[in-house]
Amino acid sequence: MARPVEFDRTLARDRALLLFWRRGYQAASLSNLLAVMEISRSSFYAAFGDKRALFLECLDLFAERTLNFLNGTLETNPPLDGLKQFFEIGLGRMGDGESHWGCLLVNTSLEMAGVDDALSQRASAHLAQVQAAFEASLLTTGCSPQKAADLSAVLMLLLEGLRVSSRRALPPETQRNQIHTAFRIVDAAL
Amino acid sequence: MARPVEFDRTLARDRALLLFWRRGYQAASLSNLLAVMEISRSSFYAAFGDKRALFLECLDLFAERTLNFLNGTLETNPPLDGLKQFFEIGLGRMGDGESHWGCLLVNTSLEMAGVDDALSQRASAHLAQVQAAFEASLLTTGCSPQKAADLSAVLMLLLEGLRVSSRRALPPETQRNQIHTAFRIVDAAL
DNA sequence: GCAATTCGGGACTGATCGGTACAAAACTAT
DNA sequence: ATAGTTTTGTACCGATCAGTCCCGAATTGC
Repeated sequence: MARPVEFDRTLARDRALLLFWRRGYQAASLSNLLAVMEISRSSFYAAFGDKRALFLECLDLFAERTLNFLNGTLETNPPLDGLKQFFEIGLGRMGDGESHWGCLLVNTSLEMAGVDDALSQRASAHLAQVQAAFEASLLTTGCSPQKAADLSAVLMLLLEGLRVSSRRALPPETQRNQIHTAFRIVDAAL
Repeated sequence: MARPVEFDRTLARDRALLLFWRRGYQAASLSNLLAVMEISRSSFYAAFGDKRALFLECLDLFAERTLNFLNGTLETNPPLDGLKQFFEIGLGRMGDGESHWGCLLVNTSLEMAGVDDALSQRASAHLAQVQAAFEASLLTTGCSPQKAADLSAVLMLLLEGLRVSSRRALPPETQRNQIHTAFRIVDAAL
């Protein structure tokens, strides 16, 4: 017995996620958010609490999607092929959005360190989960636990480096070469 | 025939650099800057132009010092030892400042991408110079130009990853292990 | 049609942002 | 001492920040 909401909460949240991903937390002003989400101020606060709460929601969602994608490729491919596919997301055609925004987890972990440590550490914790997935996958190759731990740590370094490269908008060809070389030497170390 | 300046420009600038390094460009407000620099608003604008100009100055200075340090270690050590030393800066004792602020070039390249692309690209260009120094150093080991180019690109990935790890405040021991493992497999690839 | 209820647009809040203006203070050259 | 010059402290500026409030509009159950 009341007026129904006029916007799609999920759609609005996804649009906010893209803006946060592209501009970062601080530079995504409330006006910017309302514009891309196409909702009014009141609806925003009613549906999402406040800017920080929405960001947390987006951050967790991004992490969840990232882990889902990673686990998907790891399930349907040999471990190293799956990892390589995961590394290759986001280096698509230049200027098509998303492809040069890096990784929201890496971006946030850096941007909010020393500014809002809770946010930074949450992003960092999500990254640790990704690394744990790397490690679990390496273990299935039959290598020693020690080697799996060491290599997954290095893979995380490489991933972070790649996501930095992506946000620096290095040419996709350059990034592809980086991945190729990196996996060649990681392969040799396995 | 005039009143002399009462502050040390170099000292004030260095203090600003530390704040930018720790908090990033956007989160370092003018009030914050004036406080740590211990100068007044008027002196600030008279001596540095504006916030952005000061930041640019700090960014370039940071890059210069980074390259100087890198070239120093490369001159007085075998190439791979010199590189390893360079990778190890900033993972000192936890909580002693600087050691978990990552790298201003990496931080800026990410933070300002899509917000102030000129700043982001300038930081990125400085990083490219660092990579060029890597490549030049590798060439002195007598490896092929192709291999030097490929490996220096991967070394840059690893460096960026390490500086992310540093800002994520991963334990120094973890970072030390990452460096050790990374150089072991890079060594094998050379 | 009407009452109940919820939604949404926009005015408003106080705080803070980066930057400017100006006058008093401080120093030097004479 | 005084005139002349520059620095410095501070009041002020408009813009924007995140967040609140309220009322008209819209939609429902009856």
